[in-house]
Amino acid sequence: ILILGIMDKLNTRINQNDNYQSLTDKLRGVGLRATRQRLDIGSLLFSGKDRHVTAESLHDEAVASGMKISLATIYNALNQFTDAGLLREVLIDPSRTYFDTNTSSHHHFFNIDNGQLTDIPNEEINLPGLPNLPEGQIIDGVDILIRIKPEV
Amino acid sequence: ILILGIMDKLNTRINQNDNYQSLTDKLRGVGLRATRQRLDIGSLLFSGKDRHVTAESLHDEAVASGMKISLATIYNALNQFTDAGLLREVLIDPSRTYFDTNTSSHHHFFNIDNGQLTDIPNEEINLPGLPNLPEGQIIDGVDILIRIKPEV
DNA sequence: TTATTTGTTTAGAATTGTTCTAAACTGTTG
DNA sequence: CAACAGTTTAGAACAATTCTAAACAAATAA
Repeated sequence: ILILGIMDKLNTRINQNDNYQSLTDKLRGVGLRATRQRLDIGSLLFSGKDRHVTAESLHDEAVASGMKISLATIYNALNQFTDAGLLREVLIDPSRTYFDTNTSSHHHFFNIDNGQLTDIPNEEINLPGLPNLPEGQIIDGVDILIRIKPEV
Repeated sequence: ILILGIMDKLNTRINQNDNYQSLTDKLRGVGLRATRQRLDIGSLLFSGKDRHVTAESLHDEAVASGMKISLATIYNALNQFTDAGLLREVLIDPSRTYFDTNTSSHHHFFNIDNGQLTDIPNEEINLPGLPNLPEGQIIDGVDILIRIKPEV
């Protein structure tokens, strides 16, 4: 059992180093140190599929996966990742901040019934004829949120 | 001077009753009692032009106009007015809740430089070809926010 | 009108999401 | 491996909002 435990640890270590190499590059690429906590958080966020998280939800998930990370660190990381362009903030609900791993131009469905947020691929929506902008102003970004609910 | 003061008060009283009659109807119409506080708040919100306020900004304004109203009452009133369909909540910034006196279908410019929020008349924007909705879901509403900033 | 009921306001406490502080710790660089 | 600079953390602090329960005021009944 002791040996199994050690092998397990070793194995995890190796796998993590493995998985974390590209994450390390990603973090260094935006000028952030590749700390264990950031790598752990990154492994949850950037593992393929796009995700929408809040600080709280991500912290719960991290704790559930046995990672040792404080909530403050989650907040720090989410904000730093966002500043670095690795995440995007999404406006859904004035009481919580949502982060989206999909940083490309796209929009959202928000299910007001169960709080679920899903992406709308950019091709599926288009808004021709943008309105006249106020004098001397330019567009910084456009956010479209379509609130949906179950039919009857 | 005493007489002027009294006339002034009387005048104000008369004007207020005057102005407040339609507000009284409006409140009763949605099942709310026409209390002094609600009438005062209503007079700030529904006096012609469309407005965007936060609880804090409205409270400051009320206090500045010499109205005696607690912040809790402002919160209560804004929420009740919103539930009653007299106001709309606008998503701008996860840290504050904005209310809009324009409850008709329309969208917003948000100046990220100075925080100013302006309406986009509904005719000026259109989004043809709405995306396919998830199975069994229908649209509850659409929010479009165009973030703008000063040109260079 | 006055009395009664029911809804409203309020100060202050409580709650929630988020940021700050400063001490301990850890990547990175020389 | 030493030294520095950046990072993490617990817990305090903060800001926006809601709650509590006691005082109060509008509506209604008598």
